[in-house]
Formats: sequence, structure tokens, C-alpha cells
Amino acid sequence: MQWHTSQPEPTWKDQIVTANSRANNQDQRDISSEPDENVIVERIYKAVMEQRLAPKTKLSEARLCETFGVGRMRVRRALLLLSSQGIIDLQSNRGAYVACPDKAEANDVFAARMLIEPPLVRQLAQDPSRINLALLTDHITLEDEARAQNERTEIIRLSGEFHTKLAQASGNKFITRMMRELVTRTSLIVGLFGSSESTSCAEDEHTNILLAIQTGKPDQAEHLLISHLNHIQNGLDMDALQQPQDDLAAILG
Amino acid sequence: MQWHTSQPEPTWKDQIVTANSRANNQDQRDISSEPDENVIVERIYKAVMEQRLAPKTKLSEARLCETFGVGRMRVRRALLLLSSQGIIDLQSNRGAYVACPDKAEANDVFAARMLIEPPLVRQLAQDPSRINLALLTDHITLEDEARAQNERTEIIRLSGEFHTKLAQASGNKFITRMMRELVTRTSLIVGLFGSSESTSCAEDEHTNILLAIQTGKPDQAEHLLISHLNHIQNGLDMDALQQPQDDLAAILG
DNA sequence: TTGACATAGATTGTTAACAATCGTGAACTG
DNA sequence: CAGTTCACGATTGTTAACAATCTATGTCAA
Repeated sequence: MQWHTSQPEPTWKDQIVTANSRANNQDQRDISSEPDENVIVERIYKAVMEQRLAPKTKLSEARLCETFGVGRMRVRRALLLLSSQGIIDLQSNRGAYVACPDKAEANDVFAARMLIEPPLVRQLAQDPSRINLALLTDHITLEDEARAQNERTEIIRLSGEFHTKLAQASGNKFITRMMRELVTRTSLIVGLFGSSESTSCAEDEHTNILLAIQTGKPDQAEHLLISHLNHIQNGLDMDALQQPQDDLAAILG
Repeated sequence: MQWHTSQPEPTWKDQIVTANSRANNQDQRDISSEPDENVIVERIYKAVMEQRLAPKTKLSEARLCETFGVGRMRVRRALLLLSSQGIIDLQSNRGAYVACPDKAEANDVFAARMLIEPPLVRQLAQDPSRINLALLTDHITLEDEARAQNERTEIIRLSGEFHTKLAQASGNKFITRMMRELVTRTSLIVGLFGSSESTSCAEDEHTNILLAIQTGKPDQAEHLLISHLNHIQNGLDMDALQQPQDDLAAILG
């Protein structure tokens, strides 16, 4: 949890490896031992979502190659894709670093979410019979289980992915991609600026939002979601450790 | 304009080359003769926005290499980025093809725009003094000029980019990226399903939307935009040429 | 001791040759 | 003649060696 005291070269190899201990056994059409770049992207994405990969962590090509047992080409393709999603920062001749959102970017993320998510849940609640409700109810079940067993990383990831699944429930590919990107950024932001207990707030807020959607109450659903987003944002201390973009702070930590 | 009778290998080399006849002479920090992959991405993006590159057009690596005078690596990186933006479809061992949205995807695009853009313009009109209004007024000027001189490709591109600039005016990086992607897809969709005159509708609608924003009328701005989007969507004939995802139709054309 | 400078190591960027795959067309067979 | 098979050319995917860049260490002089 103490990202802030980031070492110059943290040992994140195990973190990524264990992330796959329980691979999602669906959508896995290719069982070949050689994972393609999508698998690499997915694993790093998951590690970021679970706040196991700290911002500014260097992802060197050589390390990734031996971690995933892949050639350099696959790694470079994966890094390019991750950078296009804003998950990592690709610096020319200097390597790839986990993205480190600054204050302005954090504001943009929340502003974008405030713009998109309220109309989204309103729309979901307006016609709950036409959306993929099972996706959401199943998710709440997973969240409850993780919370009951106190699995920290699972809780953090699922807490964020609830919002991605709201978009998924709409069945709209573009909304889903956008939300996924915003939620990923939010995870990085919460890891950077969040208080130690605010990393996985929203105990029953997700449940209440889903309930409002299920029972077809657009106004209530929208209101609950706005409160929820405000709650997350208010739990941040934006002046906490405003790190500069270069890696000076990482060395001085 | 007759995309529909697509040849197996159209000669699009000149189309891309001429696209750069008037390179945007800003944000061009590197004057080296070797364009990096971003330039390639930008040129192909522009060609798609101007509906000069038809859906399903094959973009072979070798051709792109000689077109841009670049090594294969740059081209492949550019293609990967374009595919991550959904502009092209990257098929394993078969090459890169300009994306060809189907009916379902078109519906998703308009649904997403209906969800995002109305709240966006409403927000812009709520506080017109805090946004980048010059960006929009300048754009309208460009649009009028292009229309006055009857420059077809310019009109088409600017007509789409107005919406991107609405997002840009908000100053939000994420909204901008999302809108850019949606607008690009819309351009492909209009080219595929649009009637011959509906490709550049919205003669003064953009002007009126901007006016409502400038004068601080959120309700009117939102209403005008919704009408505008409906107008675009209604100008399409979704059963026009519902092409299959594989390239059979291209051969049989 | 401190600073600049130079060199060595490590890391990333690039290139070219090689391997694998796909599409096409000719030849063959029923 | 229709359909299948096979082989060739073209295109994409991969690898490994090479080049360029950056980082860090160590030396030397002030």
C-alpha cells in the first residue's frame, strides 16, 4: 500500500505472475503456451486495476520478456497498446513507465465521468428489462464474496470494474471502452492521492445503485451515482504528493 | 464517391500523398525527413475523415512503406495504433483493412453520441466564458470558406471535426479522444450508408449550435444538437449495402 | 570535496534476413 | 466440365544481430 516510498526498481515480477494465478477461464480460445500481446496487456491492466503496479514503476522490456516468456516484439507491441490506452507512459529511448496522472488529469477524469456516467445509469434504469442485468447482479455477488473474505486486491479491482460493467450492461462497445479507460485512470489516481481507507470505499453504494436500476428508478439511480462519484473524489487529497512528471521523486523517496 | 463498387486493390497512394499537400504547420517539432508513426496515423486518419479511403481498402505494409518512405517497423506500429483506435481492422496473417462498420456498430456509435454529446453541449452553453470559444468560431469560419469554394473533401472533414472541436473546447482530454473516435466512425458510416447528398448535411446547423452556446442557452443548444444528430442518422439507409465482414463483397463488387 | 568529463554498461530503437501463412492459378482427376 | 490438389508467389509474422541513446560509475583537476 505504500506506493509513495517507491524504490527505483521495485520487484514487481511476482506481482504480475501471481496476478494470473486464477486466469479467467473464459474467452481463452488459444491454449498455446505462447501468450500473445493481448494477454500481456490484460495482465498489466489487471495489475494496475488492483493497485499492485505503482505509478512510475519502470517496465523494462527485458524484464517483461522473461516474465512472460515472450520475445521482445510481443512486449513492444503490448507496451504500444498500453500507452495508447494511457495506462503507461512511453518515453523515447528511456523506457516505459506506469502512468502517473497529475492533478489536472485527475480533474479531467472525474469531469468526464460526471458527464458520461449519470446519463448512462439513467438510461439503464429507464429500461432495465433490455439490459444485461445478470452481469451486474453477478458482479455484486463477487464483490460481496471478496469483501467477506477480505481479499484486498480483489476488492479494489472489483470496486472499479463495477463501473465498467455498468457500461457493459448497456451493450455499447464504445461506451464500454471509454468507461474502461476512465476507470483504469481512476484506479491510478486513487492509488496516488487516496487516503489509506478510501481505496475501496463504496461498501453498499454499488448495491443501492444496482437496486435503483433494477426497480426502474432513473432519478434515484442517477442521484446515487452522482453522490457515489462525489464521494470518491472527496476522499482524495489532491495536494498529497503532487509528483513531478520526471522520476526525481522516485529517487528521493 | 462510389465506394460501393470497391476494386480489390484501388490506387489510394495519391489520395494519401495529396492529403499532406497542406501539412498543418504547427505542433511539428521534428522537421526531420523521417516521419514517425504518428504522422502516418494522422495522414490515414485524415484520409478516412475526408472519405477518400474507402472501408475494406487493403493497406499493405509494402505499399505504405514506399508511400511514406519509412521502414516496415514504423508502418506496423502505425497500423497497430490505428487498429487500437478502430480505424482499421488488423487481421492476422491477412493484412490491414480500413474498418467497415456494420449496422449494429452504427447503432452503437449513434447511441454513444446521443449519450455523450447532449450533456456536453449543455455544459458548454452553461458557462461559455470558461471554454475555448475561439476554437469553435475559427472552425465555423473554415467551414464557411470551404463551403464557399466548394472543396468537397474539406467540407466533409470539417463537418465531422466540428464535433471533435466541441469536445476540444471543453478542454477535457478524455472527452476529446472519445469524440474523435466516434466522429471517425461516423465518417465511415456515412460513407457506407449515406445517400449521395447526405454526406455533408448540416449547412447552418453547426452555426446555430455554436450560437446557442455563445449566448449561453443550454436547453436550446442541447435541443439543436439532438436534432442535428437525428438529422444525420435519418439521412442514412441502413439496409443500403449491409456488407458482410469478410471481403467477399469486395470481390463480387 | 566537488565538479566536469569520459568511458563502460545497460537499455531501447532499427534494420535486414528468415520463417510461416495465405491467396492464386495451373495441373490433375473424376 | 466441375471439383480438388498442389505448388508458387506474395504478404505478413518473427527473430536476431546491429546501431543509437541514455545512465551510471570512475577519473582527474581545481
